[in-house]
Amino acid sequence: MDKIVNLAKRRGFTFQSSEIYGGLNSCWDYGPLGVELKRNVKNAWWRDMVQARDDIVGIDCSILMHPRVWEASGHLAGFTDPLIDCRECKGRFRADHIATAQCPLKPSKAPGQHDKCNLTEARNFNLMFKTFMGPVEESASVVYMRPETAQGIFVNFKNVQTTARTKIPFGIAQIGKSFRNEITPGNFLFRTREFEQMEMEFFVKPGDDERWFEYWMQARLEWYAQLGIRRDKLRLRPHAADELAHYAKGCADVEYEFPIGWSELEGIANRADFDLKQHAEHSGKDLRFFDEESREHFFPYVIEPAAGADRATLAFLVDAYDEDIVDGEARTVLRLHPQLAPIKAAVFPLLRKEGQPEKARQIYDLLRPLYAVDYDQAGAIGRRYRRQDEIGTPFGITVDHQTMTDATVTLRERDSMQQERLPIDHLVGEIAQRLARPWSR
RNA sequence: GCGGGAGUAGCUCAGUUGGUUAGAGCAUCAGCCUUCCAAGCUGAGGGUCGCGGGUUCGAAUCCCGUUUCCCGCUCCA
Repeated sequence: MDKIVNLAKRRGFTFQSSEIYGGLNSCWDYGPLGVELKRNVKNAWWRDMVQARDDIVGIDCSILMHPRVWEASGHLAGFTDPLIDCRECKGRFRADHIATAQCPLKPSKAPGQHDKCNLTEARNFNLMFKTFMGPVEESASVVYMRPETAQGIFVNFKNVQTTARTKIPFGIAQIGKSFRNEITPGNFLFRTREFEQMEMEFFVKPGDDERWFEYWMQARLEWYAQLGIRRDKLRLRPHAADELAHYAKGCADVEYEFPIGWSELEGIANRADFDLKQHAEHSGKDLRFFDEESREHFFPYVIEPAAGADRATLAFLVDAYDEDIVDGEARTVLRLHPQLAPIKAAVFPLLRKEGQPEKARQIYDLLRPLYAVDYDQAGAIGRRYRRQDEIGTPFGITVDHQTMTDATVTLRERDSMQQERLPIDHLVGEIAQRLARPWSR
């Protein structure tokens, strides 16, 4: 993991937030390469979730929502954990679990049950960020930063369903920032207090929910694999009944084996009709769906694949990291799926003479409107290939002496290190074709 | 939030019991040299030693506070 963080910092994938002021806990900024990578991840999600399907539409909701949304969703009540610390054994316990918890010093007893215990008062840890709407800081103007993007979808269910003229089963997808005051953030991008979610709520007929739950579990696992994550590093983990959230009827995580161990990339939850019912009740609006066939009104059930864009980006980065030994030298390569690579191709003049730099610039200008491309004339050619390997650029294009007479260039591939000669005229088509083909490590 | 460890250039580190303008390698930049897989040559830029106080004639070095990162615990919709 250290190597990843190091590379990310060194090559401008990520920086610590407000670094010149000493940094801000758990907050990270994406640099020039990181923003491309993350954008590619989000674009791939949107393309596969929305664009390529006829049963899912998109939405983009505001981060601030009416406070009553969070009453209805259960977050205002359920997002607060009263916690008790023991000053002696350093244990921390949820106040409502204290009777059944074990004291670390004396596991046969509950915390507080023997003379060594020195418990604090229960303190509330509200996981929602609170702020004020308008210039006056008074309780009437308190609003919350959303802790999940899902609620924006639920409260817009009727708006979307009627305007987009969708019929069940259908989904609404959203990518956006969420905020949670996690007690313990950490592990680089893995758990941050501000993070970006890629969520989709899929509304189905009650009774069809189990089938769709299975479908989305498999589909989401497959998504990561298609984008190049090694299958042996991916798994599905169904939640036990006692770890289910207050809204969930069933849940499974897509997990990736990070250097820190197996950790959640995405949760697929069967939220049943919890949310729509809650909002119908609290708002007084009828949020039921009318089914033309059966001529009946009902609350759809909801299957929710909820992914973390930052976690996904981290997983792609981690999984891509590779070190080859070539002639006794380590060669760092990011084996990113070409579609995710921040830079698709780099153009090099072999030598800085004979007009090679100018010719290379022309090719660079030709490709730039179409793809994120780079130009580099500094140092030996092998060194420039290595620089690009390290950030995952799939293609290198080299202009040489021969280019000046026959208008061909060398196309070099990151993965195979193979080189081939191509006419400049074929470059655009060739790159498009190679970016589109299936890829795996 | 608790306990432990750490913070010197972009990176990896050195810096002798506190003592002159804080060093190295790599990286970066400008040239040179090179006809396809890095680290040849010349030169340059870059650090108020995490931040803020204090002790001292003098602090990267000692003391206090604070912040960030890492590990463990706790928590995690």
